[in-house]
Amino acid sequence: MPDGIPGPRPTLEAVAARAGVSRATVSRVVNGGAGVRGPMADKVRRAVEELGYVPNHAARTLVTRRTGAVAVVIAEPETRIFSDPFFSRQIRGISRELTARDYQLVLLLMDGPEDAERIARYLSGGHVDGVLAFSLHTDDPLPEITRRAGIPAVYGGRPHTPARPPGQPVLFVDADNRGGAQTAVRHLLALGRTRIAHISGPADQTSAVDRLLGYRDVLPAADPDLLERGDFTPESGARAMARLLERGPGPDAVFAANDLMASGALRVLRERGIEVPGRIAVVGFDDTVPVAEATVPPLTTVNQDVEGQGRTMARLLLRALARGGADGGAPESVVTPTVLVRRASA
Amino acid sequence: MPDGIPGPRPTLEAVAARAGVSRATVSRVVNGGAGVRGPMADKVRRAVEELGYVPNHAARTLVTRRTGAVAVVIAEPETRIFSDPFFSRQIRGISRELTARDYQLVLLLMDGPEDAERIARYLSGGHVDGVLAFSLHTDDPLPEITRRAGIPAVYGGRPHTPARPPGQPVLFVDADNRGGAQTAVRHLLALGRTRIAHISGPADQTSAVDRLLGYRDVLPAADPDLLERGDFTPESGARAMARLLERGPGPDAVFAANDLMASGALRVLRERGIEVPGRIAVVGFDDTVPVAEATVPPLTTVNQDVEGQGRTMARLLLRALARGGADGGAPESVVTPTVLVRRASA
DNA sequence: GTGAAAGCGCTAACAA
DNA sequence: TTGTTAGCGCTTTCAC
Repeated sequence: MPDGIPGPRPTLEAVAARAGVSRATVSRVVNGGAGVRGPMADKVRRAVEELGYVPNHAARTLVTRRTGAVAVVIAEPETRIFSDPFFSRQIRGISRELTARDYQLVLLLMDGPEDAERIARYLSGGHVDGVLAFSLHTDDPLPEITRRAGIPAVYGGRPHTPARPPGQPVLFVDADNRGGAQTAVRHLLALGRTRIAHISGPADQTSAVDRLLGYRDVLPAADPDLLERGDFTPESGARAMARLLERGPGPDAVFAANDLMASGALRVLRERGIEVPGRIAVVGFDDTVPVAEATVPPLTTVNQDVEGQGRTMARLLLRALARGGADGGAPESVVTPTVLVRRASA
Repeated sequence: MPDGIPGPRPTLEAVAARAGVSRATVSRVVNGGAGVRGPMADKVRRAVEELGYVPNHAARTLVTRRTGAVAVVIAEPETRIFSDPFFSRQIRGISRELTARDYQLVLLLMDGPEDAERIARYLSGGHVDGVLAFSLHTDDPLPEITRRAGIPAVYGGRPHTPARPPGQPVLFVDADNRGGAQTAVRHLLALGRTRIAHISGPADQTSAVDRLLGYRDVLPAADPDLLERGDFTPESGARAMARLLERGPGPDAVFAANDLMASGALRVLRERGIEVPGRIAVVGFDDTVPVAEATVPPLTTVNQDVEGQGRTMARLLLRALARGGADGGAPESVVTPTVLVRRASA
């Protein structure tokens, strides 16, 4: 590797000349070497090595019509992505899996609904082979976009499905939100709590809905006064907690639909000198470690394997992409298990 | 837009046929329309619209040798990226800027030094026009990689420069870590504190080094017993705080090099019943909102405009890329201001 | 101002 | 098994 100016990169042609074979043979070797005799393949590989040959991706894509890239679309109206390590971890999982299969990750942040058109244009542009997407809201245009563009997609979190498209089902990977919520509430019950409140998340996110359902599964007859709605931010959690305290016989336990809201609730409890978990026990959801460990007392919460979910999403998508060869059955959506992490707040 | 099967996408050829002009003319119109008469350009634009034509990126890249993509490389040995909203926000800034200029963001997570080779191969492969990178450690191979690949790069955070390459200087965007640290310590001084400790970060990160320098600028004669080193994790902050307390006359204030370590320190202080800020005042760095607001008491800390830094990085890189046209002067590194955010811990 | 033609680097029939 | 050949869809001289 002469360290000087990068210079024009060698082409297949150059490698072929150096190895004394045809371009086609070099191409075969570079792409796995199927059907090329050993010694000849070795000659080619040596030439590749000596010249420092790297295939031109654009040229390859032009003829194969596959880009070797996957788009990760994150749609979020401001708040969450700012403060939530959630995405970082999920993306790490995705990245690991894509890298292992030599796919590239193109990150697309969708700033608002008006941004959807740009995303649609990009996805329709054939720049990527597939799409991984997060945080769908009820009216999210993305499923429709990918369907029209005929590009395979896997969603992080169960999408709303007002009308299931007739073709193939929507693929997703989701935590067992409902089961996790049940676990959380049962834990509180086992602690002897009798007035267990719930601070739920935005009604347009299925994760929030499912957690609420889990709460109701265990406590179908809960006092409606014990239910408050937040928006997944600490502030909303604090406000919800304040409202809960102002009403008649307050709760002796709170299950918040995420850790951020739980942290807000804990702050209010502290400010009012209410002992946790003595008088009121608190459980969160997500196990956002830096938050759950920073609260006072440290937060008992429901853990989900976020990185694993990311990996699973990528795996599902790649399998769907590979199904030109139609090997194996159609990929199916996955629901990943949750587990209660006991700290000190409940 | 006939909603049916996506079908083969229209090409320049198809648009040309429809508009009754040559491919060359369509190409000109699509690329800005310079040198094409109005009416003819309109005809072309109509045909583009009607056919839903989107240029094939691979074909374009093949001939122009520009990809319209920028790689964002994040190298982190595990811990930080998991728990730090820092990256999310910086990436958001980058994404905003790139999107505005129609560049794509390719995310590359570098898992370890052994991963460097893969990254090097990718960057040398001409898949991207430029590189944005973070979190360089002393022995980071990336600057060398980009230099050899002859690909423009901008770093987030001042890189170590053991030997400045002779060619163009290394471009970076960094917060004023030293100045911010000075501000933090002076604030503590103004509060009447006399034994101000510092919990510093890893010696191989320039941000940690600079913050330590800022501390020393203001307190050149500080008791060496007041200095502890952590690794930017909450646990290390807790351990450092414990050690500080065990030694002779403890501190009456602590400046931690980041919020995570500050939160660890606060936890220890709480456990030992030491009043904050009454007996010991605490200041962090970064203004990682979910952490700084979740601690008890809420953390006074030094804020840096992370998203702005991201935007600036992208802007710098794009300017460097545009300098084929050599318009304007060479881009220069940028140091962004910091500001103290007072909460309750100091 | 517009069109014709060459070619970017690669893969995939098809022949040999 | 290997080589020859024909494009993939686009930009860009170069004539007109």
